[in-house]
Amino acid sequence: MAEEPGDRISEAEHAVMEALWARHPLTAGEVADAVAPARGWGLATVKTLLSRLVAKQVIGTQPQGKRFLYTPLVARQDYLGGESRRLVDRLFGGSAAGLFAHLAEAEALSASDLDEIEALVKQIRGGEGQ
Amino acid sequence: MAEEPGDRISEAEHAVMEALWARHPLTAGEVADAVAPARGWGLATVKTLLSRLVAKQVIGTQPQGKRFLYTPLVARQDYLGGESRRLVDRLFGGSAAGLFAHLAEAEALSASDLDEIEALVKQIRGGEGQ
DNA sequence: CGTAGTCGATTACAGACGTAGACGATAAGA
DNA sequence: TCTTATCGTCTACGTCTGTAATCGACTACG
Repeated sequence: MAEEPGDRISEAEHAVMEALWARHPLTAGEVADAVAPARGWGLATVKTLLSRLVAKQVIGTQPQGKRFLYTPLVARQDYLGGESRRLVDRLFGGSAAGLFAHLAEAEALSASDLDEIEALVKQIRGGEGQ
Repeated sequence: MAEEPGDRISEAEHAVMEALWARHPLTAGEVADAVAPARGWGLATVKTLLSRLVAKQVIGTQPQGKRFLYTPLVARQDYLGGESRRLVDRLFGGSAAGLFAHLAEAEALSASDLDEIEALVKQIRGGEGQ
């Protein structure tokens, strides 16, 4: 029961979502062309994943003749937000700064990352009102 | 290639790891006391999770009389690093700044987060020397 | 020395996931 | 109209995960 879009998107499903976020609506065949080669999947696999995503209500279908056109129902931003938050909550007690500090310590931040981040901080600080 | 701890740690298993990272070595009973109540688990569940973690070689055991003392074999820092990197790679094409930008846009950053982050950036930039 | 409690190991089982084949319906081309 | 290339759906199956019961071994109490 509970037909809400509460289900999580799995790793493999996520690859399909990326294709649809990049371009949509797409037919199953088009999605397959976009993602199957890179992952070494067969068409059947892609079709299964699309079905599951439809069941999870994260993508929608509109009939076009005998086939369907698939379109994302959740915005990529929302998905990224959910996943990021989940990680931050789970591993860093909800503190984004905690995650950041970790990335910093792990030397996972390049000089350009630092530049971008610093610029972003300033931007957020300044142009707050809105 | 040796038998590295290549297996992923699942959500439930992670809860057990947190208990061991917080304090170790611990017996199964002690781990259960630490995590079972909060998650509504029975002792049996905790014992299963410990077994799986041992199989995955992320925790080790040392016999103490008839029972075992469990100790983490992977550092929490390493785990956090791996998971963070995985997320950044998967969702933000490997760009930590991308993740940061997202958190920023999603207003998921508090003022204190910003303070901490800015301070960190400066620290990394300037006082790098060790 | 016997009995009860405890421990790790083994087994269980449903649901999610990765991966895919088979099948019936059908649109489009010959 | 007949055929064929597709489509979406259904079914399948091994693995992983969450959650746990059971069982044989052993410890400690009486």
